Amino acid sequence: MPSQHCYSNSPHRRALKGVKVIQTKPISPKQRQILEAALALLSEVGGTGLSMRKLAERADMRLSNVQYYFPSRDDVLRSMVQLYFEECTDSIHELTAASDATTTEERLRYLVRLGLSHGETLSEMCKIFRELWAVAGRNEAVHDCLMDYYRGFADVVSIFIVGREVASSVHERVKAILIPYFEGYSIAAPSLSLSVDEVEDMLFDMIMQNILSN
Amino acid sequence: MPSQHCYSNSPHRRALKGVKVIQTKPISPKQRQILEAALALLSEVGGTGLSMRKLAERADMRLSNVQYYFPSRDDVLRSMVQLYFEECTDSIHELTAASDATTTEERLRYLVRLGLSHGETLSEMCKIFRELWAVAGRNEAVHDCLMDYYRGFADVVSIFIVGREVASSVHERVKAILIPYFEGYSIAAPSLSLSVDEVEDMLFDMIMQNILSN
DNA sequence: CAATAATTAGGTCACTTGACCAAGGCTGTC
DNA sequence: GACAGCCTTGGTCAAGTGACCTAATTATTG
Repeated sequence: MPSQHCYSNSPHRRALKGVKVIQTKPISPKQRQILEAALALLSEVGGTGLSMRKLAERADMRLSNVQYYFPSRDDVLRSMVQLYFEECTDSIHELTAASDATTTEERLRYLVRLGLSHGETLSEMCKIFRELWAVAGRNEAVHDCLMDYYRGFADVVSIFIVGREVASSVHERVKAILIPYFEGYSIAAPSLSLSVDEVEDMLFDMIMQNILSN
Repeated sequence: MPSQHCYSNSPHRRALKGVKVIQTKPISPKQRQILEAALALLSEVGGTGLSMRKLAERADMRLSNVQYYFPSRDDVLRSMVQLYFEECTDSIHELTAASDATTTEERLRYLVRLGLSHGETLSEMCKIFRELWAVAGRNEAVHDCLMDYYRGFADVVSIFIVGREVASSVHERVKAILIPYFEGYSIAAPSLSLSVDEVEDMLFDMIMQNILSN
């Protein structure tokens, strides 16, 4: 089990239900140990810098043992990406389920606050996403995974905020403003003068008045 | 001189006027050749994967020759980042100077269109920015450079759209919505259902009605 | 309990890498 | 012509790397 505290501030949760999941059997505890070490290393040394030897050391295992479970470095990387998006997906589901917001306003407010929460400090998760964006720019399989993840995340977000009975155009607009904004905010936030509370209010108002006003 | 076509679709232009520029002498043609090769390689192999030997090959020079101009790999990386942000800065200045938009609406429309233009295909520039985001998550000096770049970029954007005589709170809000959005859109755009034109209209309306309405 | 499967560990190989060194060629100055 | 400075080149070293192999140990199965 990944340390849940890594995800407690994370809005990026999304069901990879529609993704062609190559790995159909559950991963063993050792495999999980390795993949968690890989994720920790990814944010420190990047994708290319992630070596099997570094990984073995981080996972407190011998190189050969790591290679037993993942015969190639590519196997590690692929499984790591899959696991990560699966877990982000689970977390977004948990976060939306945990909310006691009832009205659309409350739900929007909750999600906006959540989505902006990683703008203040560069969390581990932000670092990992940055690495994955970079890798996705070089690797089409990872790019596809990332896009699937965003689609699922966007679905969860829009359904949570406006419910299922609203016109799909509203869903698309909510998605199209919030998803890019959350991602971009995590990058540019430290350079902005507005506080996160001010940004939250602004974004909330803009969406309420331009997208959710009937 | 860098190939200007790389930057012609790029909104990320900003003056690094306030950045402590370590390098005060002009770079030689050979140094520029090397740094351009480095940028090309960065988007292919990432920061960590960028080796001096790969660089020498890409720059059509011998390894030792590269090392003559840049004694360490760290020197290459640092100069490359500086050069890149300087040139992005120059380009945003050129793009805003080239616009014949006169009213605030026209100027906002122009900038929004420009800022969303890299959402459709993953341009070289987007790849480079992704790599730099990732490096910035691991390297504080690069992070600081990136933040300075965004501050400058944001200044150019807000001054271009609303002019200098408007209250600074308007400037801050325009910056706080557009800069993160542009960055995030370049990441998430392929996963969205709304076309870039629809997104442009939506963003334009939201800003006109919530930030620029007097 | 014996046989088999799974796991763990150490070793090896060819290759890659950053950093460093020395030598040669070219140009300009005295 | 001698010398110094700049540039280019090839070579070397130690460390690191992915992939692969073999043997020993442990766990599982019938």
